[in-house]
Amino acid sequence: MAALPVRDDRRIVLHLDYDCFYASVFEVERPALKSQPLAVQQKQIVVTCNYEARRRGLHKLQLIKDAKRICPEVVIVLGEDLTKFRDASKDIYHFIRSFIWGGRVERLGFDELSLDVTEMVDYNMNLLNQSNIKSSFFHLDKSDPTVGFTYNATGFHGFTNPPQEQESSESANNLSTLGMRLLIGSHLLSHLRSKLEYEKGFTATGGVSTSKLLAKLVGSVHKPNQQTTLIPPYEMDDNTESNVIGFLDSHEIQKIPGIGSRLAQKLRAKVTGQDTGDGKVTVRDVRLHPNMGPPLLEKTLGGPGAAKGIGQRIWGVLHGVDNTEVMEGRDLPSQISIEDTYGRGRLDNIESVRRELTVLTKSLLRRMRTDLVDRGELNAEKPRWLAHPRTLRLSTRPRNPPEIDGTRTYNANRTSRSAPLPSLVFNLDENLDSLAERLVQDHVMGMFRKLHTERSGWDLGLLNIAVTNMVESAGDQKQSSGRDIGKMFRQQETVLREWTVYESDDPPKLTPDVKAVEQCGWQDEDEDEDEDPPLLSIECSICGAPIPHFAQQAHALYHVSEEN
DNA sequence: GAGACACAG
DNA sequence: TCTTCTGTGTCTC
Repeated sequence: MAALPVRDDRRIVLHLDYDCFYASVFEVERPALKSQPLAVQQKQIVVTCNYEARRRGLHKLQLIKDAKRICPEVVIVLGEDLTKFRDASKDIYHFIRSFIWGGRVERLGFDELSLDVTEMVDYNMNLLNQSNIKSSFFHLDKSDPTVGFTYNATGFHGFTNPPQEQESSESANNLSTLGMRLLIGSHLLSHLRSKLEYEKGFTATGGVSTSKLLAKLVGSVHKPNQQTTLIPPYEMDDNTESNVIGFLDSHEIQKIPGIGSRLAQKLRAKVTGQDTGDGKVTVRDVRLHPNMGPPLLEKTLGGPGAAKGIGQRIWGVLHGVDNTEVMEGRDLPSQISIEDTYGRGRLDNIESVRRELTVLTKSLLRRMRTDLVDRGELNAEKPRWLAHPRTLRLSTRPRNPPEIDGTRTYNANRTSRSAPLPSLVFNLDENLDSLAERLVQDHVMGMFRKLHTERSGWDLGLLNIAVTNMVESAGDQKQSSGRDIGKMFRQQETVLREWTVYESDDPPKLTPDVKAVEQCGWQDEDEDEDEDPPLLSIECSICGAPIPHFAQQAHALYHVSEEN
C-alpha cells in the first residue's frame, strides 16, 4: 500500500464560476433577453446558452441547426468577437479583487476565479464574539471596523457536501477549527456573490474548501447561482471517513481538473485492462487498483512529453491533494492571439491568405493597443507601452487531404513559425490599416511561405496570429504586479554584456545590437532604494519603449534597420 | 528560443 | 468533426 499524500489544509480557498458567462454578458446589456431562450453563436456552433434555453433542451457546443430545430423560438446572438466578454471578465476580476486582502485572485479563462481568503477568514475567526454568534460581523477592512457585513455564524451559507443533517442551532459549537474557518469562508463567498449580482448583474456559482482543486470541484455540485462547501472531516482515521476522499471517489476520472483526455484515456486503459479505454472509470477505481501508487502512475502516464513527477502529482490529486498556491493575478496577458476558421476552399490561394492575414493582423494590433498601452487618466499623459512582446507567431491548421474513398478526416493539429516582432508595430502614430499591411507584406507572408513551402495545393482550416514573449516595461509600479526581480537582473547582465561586446568591437555588428535592443524593453528608472544600481533611461520617441542610456544608440540603429 | 502538445473555459 | 476562440504551462530539441 502506497503512502498517503499529505494535504495542507491551512488555506481557505473560494472558487467562483459565472453562470453561462457569454449569455449573461448579453443579458446584462439587454435585460429583456433574460426571460427568453438565448444562445451565443460562433460559426455553426452554440458555444453557450442561458438556462431558459437549457430548460428547452439546448446545450453547449450544439450545432446551430439542431438548436433551431429543437427550439425554434431561440434568440441567437453572434459571439465571435470576444471583446465584450474580455472586458466584462476583466471588470469583474478587478471588482472581486478589490475585496480580497493580499490580492491573491487568479483568473482561469474568462469566467472563473480562485481566491485565497485565508488571511481574511482567520482575522474574522479571531474576532468572533462567542456570546452573540448569530449576528456576527465580518470585517472587510482591518483599518476601518465599520466596513463589512453581518452574518449568522451558526451555520454554513448555502449547500454543504455532504449535506448536513437537520441540526439544532448549536451545530456551530461542534465544528472543528477547520469547519469554522470554512463556515466563515462560506459567508464571505455569499457576500461576494451578492455584490457581484447587485452591482454588476452577474450571478455566479461558488465553492469553498482548502485548495483550488477542491473548491472548484465542490463548487460545481449545485448550479447555477448556488454555492457549496466541502465540510470536514478532511482527514481519515480509525473512526471517521474522510469527506474529501468520499467526495472525490465517485467522480469520473476525467472530471478531475488536471486530468484531461490523454491522461484519462491512459488511466482507463490501465484500470479496465488493455481496453481502448471507454467505460466509466472513477477516481475510486483508479485509487484502489492493485499496486496503484506514484510509481505505477509514473509508469502508466509517463513517457516522452509527459510532465516529470506526474505520478506523484496525480496520486496527490486522487486524494484531493493540491498544494499549488493561488497566485497574484497578472494585469498583463503573457500572449495575445487572434484566429479565425475557414471553410473548405476558402483559403487555397496566396491572395486569399494575404487578405485574411491582414484582417487578423489588424485585429491583433488593435488588441495590443487596447491591452498593452497605458493612455493615462483623462488622456492627460502621453500613451506608453506597458509591455513589449518580442515574438510574432503564425500558426495554421491544414485540412487533411481526402482518403482514397473521398472522405476527409479532421485534423486538429496546428503548425507554427515564429520570428522577432519588428518594432514598427509599437508606433502609435501610424494607423492600423497601413501598419497591418506593412507587417503582413514584410514579415508575415515570409513566415507563411516557410510554413507552406508548396506553391499551392494546401487548403487551410485555420489561421492564428499571435504576439508572445511579453517583456513588461517596469515603471508603472502599481500595475506591474509580481515581476521577477531575479530575472530582471539576469536580463540586465545580458544586456550589459552585449553592450560591452559592441563597444569594444571595431565595426558595429547588427545581430548583437538587435539582440541587445530587444532585451531593453523592461528597462526603466528604478525607484526602489534597495535595488542597485539605479539605471537611468529615456523613452524612445519612435516606439515609446524606455531605453537605458547605454542602449540608446543601439536602439536607434534598430529602428533604422527596420526602415528597409 | 522554437515548436509541439496537454489542458483549461 | 474534439466543434469556437482563445489562454497558460511544460516538454524536447
